[in-house]
Amino acid sequence: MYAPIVDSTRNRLIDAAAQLLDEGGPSAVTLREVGRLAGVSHNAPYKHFTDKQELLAAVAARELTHHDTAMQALAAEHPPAEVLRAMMHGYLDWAARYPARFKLTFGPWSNDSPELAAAATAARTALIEAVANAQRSGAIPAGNPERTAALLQATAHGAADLALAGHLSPHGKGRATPGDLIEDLFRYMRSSTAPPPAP
Amino acid sequence: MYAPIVDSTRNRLIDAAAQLLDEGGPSAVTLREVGRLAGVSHNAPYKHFTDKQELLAAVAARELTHHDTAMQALAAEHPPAEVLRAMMHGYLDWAARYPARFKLTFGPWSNDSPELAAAATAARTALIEAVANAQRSGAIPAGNPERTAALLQATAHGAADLALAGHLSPHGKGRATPGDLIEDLFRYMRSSTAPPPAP
DNA sequence: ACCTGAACACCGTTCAAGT
DNA sequence: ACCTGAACACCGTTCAAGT
Repeated sequence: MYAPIVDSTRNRLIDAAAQLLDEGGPSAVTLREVGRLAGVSHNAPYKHFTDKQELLAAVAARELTHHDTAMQALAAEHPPAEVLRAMMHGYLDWAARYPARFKLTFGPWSNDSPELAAAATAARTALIEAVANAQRSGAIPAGNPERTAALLQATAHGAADLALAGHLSPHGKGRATPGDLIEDLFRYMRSSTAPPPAP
Repeated sequence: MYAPIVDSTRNRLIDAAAQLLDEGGPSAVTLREVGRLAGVSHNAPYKHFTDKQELLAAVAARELTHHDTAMQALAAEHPPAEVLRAMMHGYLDWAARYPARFKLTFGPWSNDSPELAAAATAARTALIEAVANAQRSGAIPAGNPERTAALLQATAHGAADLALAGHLSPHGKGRATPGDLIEDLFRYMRSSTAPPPAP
């Protein structure tokens, strides 16, 4: 009845890498320490991943899948017209709480790892669905949902990344949090009278 | 009549680091190779930077300053109502042409390097000025220029970063380039009837 | 003040060997 | 099939020494 725990060493290695990433940032993730933390030798990882990059890509894929699952769960917790906004703020929370994982997810591995590419596609599809639902509920105007989803994600992603880098003016009267920027975008979209991007 | 070339070894080290970054990505930037390329020993860098991070922060600061200068030059090349758009597309071009430098600029060094923080503030100030000018010219509606500048940069930044990571659906009918997303945002802003963010 | 060469601890990766 | 320990080339950083 339970799915068999296949290749649990592989999962322990991914766990260890994620833990080191959280605790000490990217430079703390060494294959030797990953092995130590997982209770295997310093090069046992090579039996499960061809190299360090592939392990990091697996961490990124798992992280993105988890995030995607969490975002989809929001659909059951919020009224239809609010789900999309909740997802956007969930994106910002993810970045703020796990900056190293967030950065890793959008690192240079994307093209090389089919696992991560699949997770990215799944997350994108879920966001597009949420956009389409928001359009049907009237929360945002109609328009090509894929393109609107891309605009929303780009703004959330950029606001989160700039905030992490400290490039989002952090004080003074112009102070804007990532959440403020997302709300501004929603406000512009809701009140727009222009023809939306063609499907 | 010429400004004296102060500390030219330091500048050669920064040049070498930037060149290695362009050619081979972050992992190609080693202090030993930087020294070799600059014609000094493998640890001469330590006489100019306390450690590798500080050298990278100097590269980032120089890069951001160059980008800022290029953006400000656009003010003379475009009609006032077009300067802001040109700057946004300039931001996207920068990221697409020099991905490694772009990523480095928004890395984890920001808080530690006063030089980089100053460059970031200068770039932000220039963008805010461009936004205020665009508002005066009627290209975009009035509103708190700092907050509008942050929204624009967040969208450009996020679109550029997602594109580099391959997370911006790259084919199909929903295909949207970073430039498309910026144009969509401008369209929403121009046609907005909502009260803009309060000053 | 700036640079050098040797040295140290560490890392990714490979390899021969074990079960 | 999975894991181990030794080994190799490389890296960041430190240090004693030179000009």
